[in-house]
Amino acid sequence: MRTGLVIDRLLGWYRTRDRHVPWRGETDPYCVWVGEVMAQQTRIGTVAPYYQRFLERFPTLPALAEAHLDEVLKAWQGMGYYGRARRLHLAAREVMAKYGGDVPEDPAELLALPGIGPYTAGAIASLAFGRAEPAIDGNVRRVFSRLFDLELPDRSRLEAAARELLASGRGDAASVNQALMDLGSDVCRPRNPACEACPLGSFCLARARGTVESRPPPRARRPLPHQNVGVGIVRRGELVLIARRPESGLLGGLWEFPGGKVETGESPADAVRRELMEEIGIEIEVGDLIERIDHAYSHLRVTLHFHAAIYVAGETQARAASEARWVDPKTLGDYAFPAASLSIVSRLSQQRAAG
DNA sequence: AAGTCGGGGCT
DNA sequence: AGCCCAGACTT
Repeated sequence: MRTGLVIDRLLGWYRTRDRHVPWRGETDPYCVWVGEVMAQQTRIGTVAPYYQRFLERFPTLPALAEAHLDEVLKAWQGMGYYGRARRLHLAAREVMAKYGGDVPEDPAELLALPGIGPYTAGAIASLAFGRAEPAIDGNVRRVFSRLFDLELPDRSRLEAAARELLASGRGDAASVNQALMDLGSDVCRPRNPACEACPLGSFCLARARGTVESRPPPRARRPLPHQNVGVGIVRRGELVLIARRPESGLLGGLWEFPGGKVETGESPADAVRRELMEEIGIEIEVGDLIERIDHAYSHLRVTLHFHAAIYVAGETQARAASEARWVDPKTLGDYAFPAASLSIVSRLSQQRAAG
Protein backbone atom coordinates (compact mmCIF):
# COMPACT_ATOMS: atom_id res chain seq x y z
CA MET A 1 0.00 0.00 0.00
CA ARG A 2 1.28 3.42 -0.92
CA THR A 3 1.41 5.37 2.31
CA GLY A 4 1.83 8.73 0.59
CA LEU A 5 -1.26 8.18 -1.51
CA VAL A 6 -3.35 7.11 1.49
CA ILE A 7 -2.32 10.20 3.42
CA ASP A 8 -3.04 12.50 0.50
CA ARG A 9 -6.56 11.12 0.17
CA LEU A 10 -7.13 11.27 3.91
CA LEU A 11 -5.94 14.86 4.31
CA GLY A 12 -7.73 15.96 1.16
CA TRP A 13 -10.95 14.66 2.60
CA TYR A 14 -10.21 16.16 6.03
CA ARG A 15 -9.61 19.67 4.66
CA THR A 16 -13.13 19.86 3.27
CA ARG A 17 -14.71 19.24 6.65
CA ASP A 18 -16.09 21.60 9.25
CA ARG A 19 -14.69 21.27 12.71
CA HIS A 20 -16.84 19.48 15.22
CA VAL A 21 -14.35 19.03 18.02
CA PRO A 22 -14.21 22.14 20.25
CA TRP A 23 -10.43 21.97 20.72
CA ARG A 24 -9.58 21.43 17.05
CA GLY A 25 -6.78 23.81 16.19
CA GLU A 26 -6.21 24.52 19.87
CA THR A 27 -2.54 24.46 20.83
CA ASP A 28 -2.78 25.30 24.52
CA PRO A 29 -1.81 21.94 26.01
CA TYR A 30 -4.01 22.51 29.08
CA CYS A 31 -7.10 22.98 26.92
CA VAL A 32 -6.29 19.98 24.75
CA TRP A 33 -5.68 17.94 27.87
CA VAL A 34 -9.03 18.88 29.43
CA GLY A 35 -10.86 18.10 26.20
CA GLU A 36 -9.18 14.78 25.61
CA VAL A 37 -9.77 13.57 29.17
CA MET A 38 -13.42 14.53 28.89
CA ALA A 39 -13.60 12.68 25.59
CA GLN A 40 -12.39 9.39 27.09
CA GLN A 41 -15.28 6.98 26.39
CA THR A 42 -17.57 9.98 25.89
CA ARG A 43 -18.99 11.37 22.65
CA ILE A 44 -17.71 14.73 21.46
CA GLY A 45 -21.26 16.05 21.31
CA THR A 46 -21.72 15.24 24.98
CA VAL A 47 -18.38 16.76 25.93
CA ALA A 48 -18.71 20.06 24.08
CA PRO A 49 -20.86 22.03 26.59
CA TYR A 50 -18.90 20.65 29.55
CA TYR A 51 -15.64 21.64 27.88
CA GLN A 52 -16.73 25.25 27.45
CA ARG A 53 -18.09 25.58 30.97
CA PHE A 54 -15.09 23.86 32.53
CA LEU A 55 -12.62 26.22 30.88
CA GLU A 56 -14.65 29.24 31.91
CA ARG A 57 -14.62 27.95 35.48
CA PHE A 58 -10.95 26.82 35.41
CA PRO A 59 -9.31 28.85 32.59
CA THR A 60 -5.74 27.84 33.34
CA LEU A 61 -3.85 24.94 34.80
CA PRO A 62 -2.97 26.87 37.98
CA ALA A 63 -6.64 27.74 38.43
CA LEU A 64 -7.55 24.07 38.28
CA ALA A 65 -4.70 23.07 40.58
CA GLU A 66 -5.80 25.60 43.20
CA ALA A 67 -9.46 24.55 43.11
CA HIS A 68 -11.05 22.20 45.61
CA LEU A 69 -11.94 18.74 44.32
CA ASP A 70 -15.61 19.36 45.11
CA GLU A 71 -15.69 22.27 42.66
CA VAL A 72 -14.11 20.13 39.96
CA LEU A 73 -16.58 17.31 40.55
CA LYS A 74 -19.46 19.78 40.39
CA ALA A 75 -18.23 20.94 36.98
CA TRP A 76 -18.02 17.29 35.96
CA GLN A 77 -21.50 16.39 37.23
CA GLY A 78 -23.44 14.41 34.64
CA MET A 79 -20.46 13.34 32.52
CA GLY A 80 -19.71 10.12 34.38
CA TYR A 81 -16.42 8.36 35.09
CA TYR A 82 -15.72 10.78 37.90
CA GLY A 83 -12.29 9.28 38.50
CA ARG A 84 -11.24 11.24 35.42
CA ALA A 85 -12.01 14.51 37.20
CA ARG A 86 -10.16 13.41 40.31
CA ARG A 87 -7.09 12.33 38.34
CA LEU A 88 -7.10 15.44 36.16
CA HIS A 89 -7.16 17.57 39.28
CA LEU A 90 -4.38 15.51 40.84
CA ALA A 91 -2.28 15.69 37.68
CA ALA A 92 -2.71 19.48 37.45
CA ARG A 93 -1.21 19.77 40.93
CA GLU A 94 1.59 17.43 39.93
CA VAL A 95 2.40 19.56 36.87
CA MET A 96 2.53 22.62 39.12
CA ALA A 97 4.91 20.92 41.54
CA LYS A 98 7.09 19.05 39.05
CA TYR A 99 7.08 21.24 35.95
CA GLY A 100 6.31 24.69 37.32
CA GLY A 101 2.91 24.66 35.65
CA ASP A 102 4.14 23.83 32.14
CA VAL A 103 2.55 20.73 30.63
CA PRO A 104 5.38 18.42 29.55
CA GLU A 105 5.84 17.80 25.84
CA ASP A 106 7.47 14.39 26.12
CA PRO A 107 4.93 11.55 25.69
CA ALA A 108 6.66 9.49 28.38
CA GLU A 109 6.31 12.31 30.89
CA LEU A 110 2.69 12.84 29.90
CA LEU A 111 2.04 9.12 30.28
CA ALA A 112 3.34 9.24 33.84
CA LEU A 113 0.63 11.71 34.89
CA PRO A 114 -2.58 10.40 36.51
CA GLY A 115 -5.40 9.88 34.03
CA ILE A 116 -3.17 10.09 30.96
CA GLY A 117 -2.80 6.80 29.11
CA PRO A 118 -1.32 5.97 25.71
CA TYR A 119 -4.11 7.62 23.72
CA THR A 120 -4.30 10.87 25.70
CA ALA A 121 -0.50 11.21 25.84
CA GLY A 122 -0.34 10.89 22.06
CA ALA A 123 -3.24 13.26 21.57
CA ILE A 124 -1.70 16.01 23.71
CA ALA A 125 1.75 15.51 22.19
CA SER A 126 0.46 15.68 18.63
CA LEU A 127 -2.39 18.22 18.89
CA ALA A 128 -0.77 20.70 21.24
CA PHE A 129 2.92 20.21 20.48
CA GLY A 130 2.87 18.93 16.91
CA ARG A 131 4.90 15.85 17.74
CA ALA A 132 4.62 12.87 15.40
CA GLU A 133 3.00 10.61 18.02
CA PRO A 134 0.18 8.15 17.40
CA ALA A 135 -3.17 8.82 19.08
CA ILE A 136 -5.06 5.58 18.75
CA ASP A 137 -8.62 5.72 20.02
CA GLY A 138 -11.55 3.48 19.16
CA ASN A 139 -12.03 5.26 15.84
CA VAL A 140 -8.47 4.79 14.65
CA ARG A 141 -8.49 1.21 15.84
CA ARG A 142 -11.57 0.54 13.73
CA VAL A 143 -10.19 2.36 10.67
CA PHE A 144 -6.93 0.39 10.74
CA SER A 145 -8.67 -2.88 11.53
CA ARG A 146 -10.62 -2.48 8.31
CA LEU A 147 -7.97 -0.84 6.16
CA PHE A 148 -5.59 -3.75 6.87
CA ASP A 149 -8.31 -6.32 7.59
CA LEU A 150 -6.90 -7.19 11.01
CA GLU A 151 -8.69 -9.96 12.91
CA LEU A 152 -7.02 -9.10 16.20
CA PRO A 153 -5.77 -5.50 16.12
CA ASP A 154 -3.02 -5.47 18.73
CA ARG A 155 -1.51 -2.26 19.99
CA SER A 156 1.90 -2.61 18.46
CA ARG A 157 0.47 -3.30 15.00
CA LEU A 158 -1.83 -0.28 15.19
CA GLU A 159 0.94 1.92 16.47
CA ALA A 160 3.27 0.85 13.67
CA ALA A 161 0.62 1.70 11.09
CA ALA A 162 0.06 5.11 12.66
CA ARG A 163 3.76 5.89 12.80
CA GLU A 164 4.15 5.01 9.16
CA LEU A 165 1.45 7.48 8.18
CA LEU A 166 2.88 10.14 10.47
CA ALA A 167 6.33 9.62 8.97
CA SER A 168 5.14 10.06 5.39
CA GLY A 169 6.21 13.66 5.50
CA ARG A 170 2.75 14.83 4.43
CA GLY A 171 0.61 16.90 6.72
CA ASP A 172 1.12 17.80 10.34
CA ALA A 173 0.69 15.22 13.08
CA ALA A 174 -2.37 16.99 14.50
CA SER A 175 -4.19 16.87 11.18
CA VAL A 176 -3.24 13.27 10.48
CA ASN A 177 -4.45 12.07 13.87
CA GLN A 178 -7.64 14.11 13.81
CA ALA A 179 -8.39 13.09 10.24
CA LEU A 180 -8.15 9.43 11.20
CA MET A 181 -10.49 9.96 14.16
CA ASP A 182 -12.94 11.97 12.09
CA LEU A 183 -12.97 9.30 9.43
CA GLY A 184 -13.71 6.64 12.03
CA SER A 185 -16.48 8.58 13.71
CA ASP A 186 -18.29 9.83 10.60
CA VAL A 187 -17.50 7.46 7.72
CA CYS A 188 -15.91 4.26 9.00
CA ARG A 189 -18.65 3.90 11.61
CA PRO A 190 -19.10 0.81 13.79
CA ARG A 191 -22.37 -0.01 12.03
CA ASN A 192 -23.58 1.12 8.62
CA PRO A 193 -20.19 2.41 7.50
CA ALA A 194 -20.34 4.80 4.54
CA CYS A 195 -17.82 2.88 2.44
CA GLU A 196 -19.02 4.41 -0.83
CA ALA A 197 -18.10 7.84 0.54
CA CYS A 198 -14.77 6.78 2.06
CA PRO A 199 -11.66 8.50 0.73
CA LEU A 200 -9.68 5.34 1.54
CA GLY A 201 -12.20 2.96 -0.01
CA SER A 202 -9.94 1.89 -2.83
CA PHE A 203 -7.22 0.91 -0.34
CA CYS A 204 -9.45 -0.90 2.15
CA LEU A 205 -8.63 -4.58 2.46
CA ALA A 206 -11.72 -5.41 4.52
CA ARG A 207 -13.93 -3.77 1.93
CA ALA A 208 -12.32 -5.77 -0.85
CA ARG A 209 -12.78 -8.98 1.14
CA GLY A 210 -16.28 -8.18 2.42
CA THR A 211 -15.25 -8.33 6.08
CA VAL A 212 -15.95 -4.71 7.00
CA GLU A 213 -18.85 -5.48 9.35
CA SER A 214 -16.77 -7.97 11.35
CA ARG A 215 -13.78 -5.64 11.84
CA PRO A 216 -12.95 -5.07 14.58
CA PRO A 217 -14.51 -8.07 16.34
CA PRO A 218 -17.28 -7.15 18.82
CA ARG A 219 -16.23 -7.34 22.42
CA ALA A 220 -17.83 -9.98 24.64
CA ARG A 221 -20.25 -8.64 27.23
CA ARG A 222 -21.69 -10.26 30.28
CA PRO A 223 -25.24 -9.51 31.40
CA LEU A 224 -25.38 -6.73 33.96
CA PRO A 225 -26.27 -7.86 37.47
CA HIS A 226 -29.19 -6.04 39.08
CA GLN A 227 -29.32 -4.53 42.55
CA ASN A 228 -32.06 -2.89 44.60
CA VAL A 229 -30.93 0.10 46.63
CA GLY A 230 -32.86 1.83 49.39
CA VAL A 231 -32.29 5.57 49.66
CA GLY A 232 -33.43 7.88 52.46
CA ILE A 233 -34.55 11.47 52.04
CA VAL A 234 -34.06 12.15 55.71
CA ARG A 235 -35.53 15.39 57.05
CA ARG A 236 -34.66 17.10 60.28
CA GLY A 237 -36.70 20.25 60.54
CA GLU A 238 -36.01 22.13 57.35
CA LEU A 239 -32.77 20.30 56.66
CA VAL A 240 -32.07 17.17 54.61
CA LEU A 241 -29.23 14.71 55.08
CA ILE A 242 -26.60 14.11 52.40
CA ALA A 243 -23.40 12.09 52.50
CA ARG A 244 -20.19 12.14 50.50
CA ARG A 245 -19.12 8.88 48.87
CA PRO A 246 -15.57 7.61 49.37
CA GLU A 247 -13.20 8.99 46.74
CA SER A 248 -12.37 5.61 45.25
CA GLY A 249 -14.89 3.38 43.57
CA LEU A 250 -18.26 4.00 41.95
CA LEU A 251 -19.28 7.68 41.86
CA GLY A 252 -16.24 8.45 44.01
CA GLY A 253 -16.34 11.80 45.77
CA LEU A 254 -19.91 12.60 44.78
CA TRP A 255 -22.63 13.49 47.26
CA GLU A 256 -25.73 11.35 47.61
CA PHE A 257 -28.73 10.74 49.77
CA PRO A 258 -27.67 8.03 52.21
CA GLY A 259 -28.81 4.44 51.85
CA GLY A 260 -27.54 1.15 50.54
CA LYS A 261 -28.07 -2.24 49.01
CA VAL A 262 -31.28 -4.09 49.85
CA GLU A 263 -30.31 -7.48 51.31
CA THR A 264 -32.35 -10.61 50.66
CA GLY A 265 -35.45 -10.80 52.81
CA GLU A 266 -35.32 -7.06 53.36
CA SER A 267 -37.62 -4.33 52.06
CA PRO A 268 -36.10 -1.14 50.65
CA ALA A 269 -37.45 0.70 53.72
CA ASP A 270 -35.71 -1.83 56.00
CA ALA A 271 -32.48 -1.28 54.10
CA VAL A 272 -32.72 2.50 54.50
CA ARG A 273 -33.25 2.18 58.26
CA ARG A 274 -30.39 -0.30 58.66
CA GLU A 275 -27.94 1.57 56.44
CA LEU A 276 -28.56 4.88 58.18
CA MET A 277 -27.71 3.24 61.47
CA GLU A 278 -24.69 1.36 60.13
CA GLU A 279 -23.23 4.09 57.94
CA ILE A 280 -24.26 7.33 59.63
CA GLY A 281 -25.07 6.14 63.12
CA ILE A 282 -28.52 7.70 63.40
CA GLU A 283 -31.98 6.34 64.05
CA ILE A 284 -34.72 7.34 61.63
CA GLU A 285 -38.35 6.64 60.90
CA VAL A 286 -38.87 5.59 57.29
CA GLY A 287 -41.99 6.79 55.49
CA ASP A 288 -43.51 6.60 52.02
CA LEU A 289 -41.84 5.70 48.77
CA ILE A 290 -41.23 8.98 46.92
CA GLU A 291 -39.86 7.70 43.62
CA ARG A 292 -38.33 4.65 42.00
CA ILE A 293 -35.50 5.13 39.50
CA ASP A 294 -33.98 2.48 37.25
CA HIS A 295 -30.43 3.29 36.28
CA ALA A 296 -27.73 1.41 34.34
CA TYR A 297 -24.07 1.80 35.15
CA SER A 298 -21.22 0.29 33.14
CA HIS A 299 -21.19 -2.99 35.00
CA LEU A 300 -24.46 -3.14 36.94
CA ARG A 301 -28.04 -2.00 36.91
CA VAL A 302 -29.77 -0.63 39.97
CA THR A 303 -33.24 0.28 41.06
CA LEU A 304 -33.17 3.16 43.51
CA HIS A 305 -36.06 3.27 45.98
CA PHE A 306 -36.24 6.80 47.38
CA HIS A 307 -38.06 6.86 50.73
CA ALA A 308 -39.07 9.82 52.81
CA ALA A 309 -37.70 9.60 56.35
CA ILE A 310 -37.59 11.57 59.58
CA TYR A 311 -34.67 11.95 61.92
CA VAL A 312 -35.28 10.42 65.34
CA ALA A 313 -32.06 10.23 67.34
CA GLY A 314 -28.27 10.00 67.30
CA GLU A 315 -25.34 12.06 66.08
CA THR A 316 -24.15 11.74 62.47
CA GLN A 317 -20.73 10.13 62.43
CA ALA A 318 -20.00 9.17 58.84
CA ARG A 319 -18.45 5.71 58.74
CA ALA A 320 -18.73 4.24 55.25
CA ALA A 321 -19.35 7.72 53.90
CA SER A 322 -16.44 10.12 54.23
CA GLU A 323 -18.74 12.88 55.45
CA ALA A 324 -22.39 13.43 56.31
CA ARG A 325 -24.05 16.84 56.35
CA TRP A 326 -27.45 18.36 57.14
CA VAL A 327 -28.17 20.96 54.49
CA ASP A 328 -30.86 23.39 53.42
CA PRO A 329 -32.52 21.79 50.36
CA LYS A 330 -32.13 25.11 48.51
CA THR A 331 -28.34 24.59 48.58
CA LEU A 332 -28.40 21.09 47.06
CA GLY A 333 -27.42 22.57 43.71
CA ASP A 334 -23.99 23.37 45.14
CA TYR A 335 -23.14 19.68 45.46
CA ALA A 336 -22.18 17.17 42.77
CA PHE A 337 -24.79 14.38 42.67
CA PRO A 338 -25.02 11.27 40.48
CA ALA A 339 -27.34 11.62 37.49
CA ALA A 340 -29.78 9.11 38.97
CA SER A 341 -30.43 11.47 41.90
CA LEU A 342 -30.88 14.67 39.93
CA SER A 343 -34.66 14.47 39.60
CA ILE A 344 -34.99 14.24 43.37
CA VAL A 345 -32.38 16.94 43.89
CA SER A 346 -34.28 19.24 41.57
CA ARG A 347 -37.58 18.55 43.26
CA LEU A 348 -36.20 19.14 46.77
CA SER A 349 -34.29 22.28 45.92
CA GLN A 350 -37.35 23.89 44.36
CA GLN A 351 -39.65 22.92 47.20
CA ARG A 352 -40.57 25.61 49.69
CA ALA A 353 -39.12 24.85 53.09
CA ALA A 354 -40.95 21.90 54.55
CA GLY A 355 -41.56 21.52 58.24
C1' DA B 1 -6.57 -10.60 30.45
C1' DA B 2 -10.42 -9.36 32.84
C1' DG B 3 -12.94 -6.24 35.83
C1' DT B 4 -14.09 -1.44 37.28
C1' DC B 5 -15.70 2.96 36.17
C1' DG B 6 -21.27 6.86 33.92
C1' DG B 7 -24.26 8.49 31.15
C1' DG B 8 -26.56 9.27 27.07
C1' DG B 9 -27.46 8.99 22.05
C1' DC B 10 -28.50 6.12 18.33
C1' DT B 11 -30.39 2.05 16.09
C1' DA C 1 -33.03 -3.16 24.52
C1' DG C 2 -28.61 -3.31 23.20
C1' DC C 3 -24.35 -1.11 21.57
C1' DC C 4 -20.74 2.06 21.94
C1' DC C 5 -18.49 6.23 22.71
C1' DA C 6 -11.43 10.73 20.67
C1' DG C 7 -9.74 5.06 27.64
C1' DA C 8 -7.34 4.56 32.09
C1' DC C 9 -6.54 2.05 36.04
C1' DT C 10 -6.55 -1.97 39.11
C1' DT C 11 -6.04 -6.75 40.16
